Amino acid sequence: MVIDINLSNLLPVKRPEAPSIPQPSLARLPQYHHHLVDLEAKGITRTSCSVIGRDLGFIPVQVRKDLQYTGIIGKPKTGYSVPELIQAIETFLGWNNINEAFLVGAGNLGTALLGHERFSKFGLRIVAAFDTDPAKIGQWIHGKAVLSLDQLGDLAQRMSIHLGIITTPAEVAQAVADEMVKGGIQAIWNFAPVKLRVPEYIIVHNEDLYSTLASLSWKLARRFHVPIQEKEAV
Amino acid sequence: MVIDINLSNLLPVKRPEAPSIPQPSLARLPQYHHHLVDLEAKGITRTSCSVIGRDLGFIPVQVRKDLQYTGIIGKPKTGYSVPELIQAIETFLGWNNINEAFLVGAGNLGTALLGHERFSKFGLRIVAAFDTDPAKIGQWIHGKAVLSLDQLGDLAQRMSIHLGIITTPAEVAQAVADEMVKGGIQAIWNFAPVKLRVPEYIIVHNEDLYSTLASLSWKLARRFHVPIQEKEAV
DNA sequence: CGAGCTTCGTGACCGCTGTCACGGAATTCA
DNA sequence: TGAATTCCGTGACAGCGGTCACGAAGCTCG
Repeated sequence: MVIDINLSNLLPVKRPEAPSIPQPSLARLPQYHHHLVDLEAKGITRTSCSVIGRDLGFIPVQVRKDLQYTGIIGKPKTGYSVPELIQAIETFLGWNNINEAFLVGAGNLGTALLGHERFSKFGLRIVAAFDTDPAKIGQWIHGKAVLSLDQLGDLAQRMSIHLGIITTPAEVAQAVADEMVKGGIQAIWNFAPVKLRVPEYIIVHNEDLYSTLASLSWKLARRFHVPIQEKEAV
Repeated sequence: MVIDINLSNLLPVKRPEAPSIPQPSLARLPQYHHHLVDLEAKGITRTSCSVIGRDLGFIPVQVRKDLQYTGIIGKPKTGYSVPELIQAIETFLGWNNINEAFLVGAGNLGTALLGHERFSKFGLRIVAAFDTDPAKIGQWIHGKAVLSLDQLGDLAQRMSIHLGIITTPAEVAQAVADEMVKGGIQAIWNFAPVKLRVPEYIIVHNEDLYSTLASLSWKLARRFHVPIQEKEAV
């Protein structure tokens, strides 16, 4: 997965909310969370950074530093309380407050996301889908109505929706983003392979499958087709 | 249970194939590619790093350094030839060689990926899907047969499939990965939110939606709910 | 034909993230 | 009760990717 480019690097100005946690740490927290939930389901009530690290493939110090951002404090020798840790991560990530979202682009990927019940555990509820295809408008997908894109701005305002998910083809993604901004949406989860131009205050995260694919195919090509000189020069 | 930590992170030893290109650069190449294809469709034959950077939100030097990894050389003042650049990126990423892949987990996400025709432009062809659900086995999804998971190892070997895609629930992802390794698959594109334990020579890329989601919800929470004490040690 | 501007190419710095190393606290066991 | 062990917490270092700055090359226009 690829997180989008953080514009804060380009702008020397400090933003109102300086990210007080490194992006990579933020990305690891859900992994810890998932693992901890598994542990809790097994009846384990305490764990330590060493154990977590061993199970997930990190070194203990890294786990410890990541967890410290959530504000939890562990006890030496015994480690952390699993339920408290889960709670701390959820609170820290804002998973206790439900974020309601609109999804635009009821294609294959959009349908998949609409049907992903697990999102509800992570504070995300997709309340409606939008599309421009008349054949899709009016349908119900996984219990969510597909509405006309025209209605997005108005509905977003009236329902105070703050999160928008874009699963459209690249060509229309920018137009959809503009519409979302007009509707007062604050954050955009973008699955289209384009760089969106939005006002600076809008939070944008790109989920670019092609980036990962590029990485994979590059490595596979190197492995099978051309070993390349790369003699490793020991 | 015997745990076998992935030592590659812990050991400073260089791995057999040292990535000669930074991961972030690799992730940006598809973006350039996509943009360049758009340009070509418009009949534009030459472009420069400055223009690309302006359109995609990067600074020119970064674009230049990224493109240099593909081996292309530009001409001062005129920039690069668009078709040559496209070709260079495709060759570099191995998109000219088709990678055939097996997909396991014919759920919502798996179905979405099976129906994503655009992958073929990036050298990826999903040739079959696998599942354990008897109701799904034997079906056809977007023109691809859904087979029983039991057949995966054997078929992968006989068809020389090198790439596996995991879109199963987290609980079974590890078992699927084991099966893939047994079948001789070399690279795994993992959409399940777990850390897979595989032999060191296997290439694994995780597409963790929850990481992105965590980032988003954290930022939204900071924006709307609690500015947080943050006073902390002032 | 030459001056100026644009763009490529590259070496050097800088900030950030991951790792190492050391100190302190709590539990256990003799 | 005290010593040993294990784990948390934190300051310091290092490697890497991103940015800056400078030099070279080629087009354009007077």
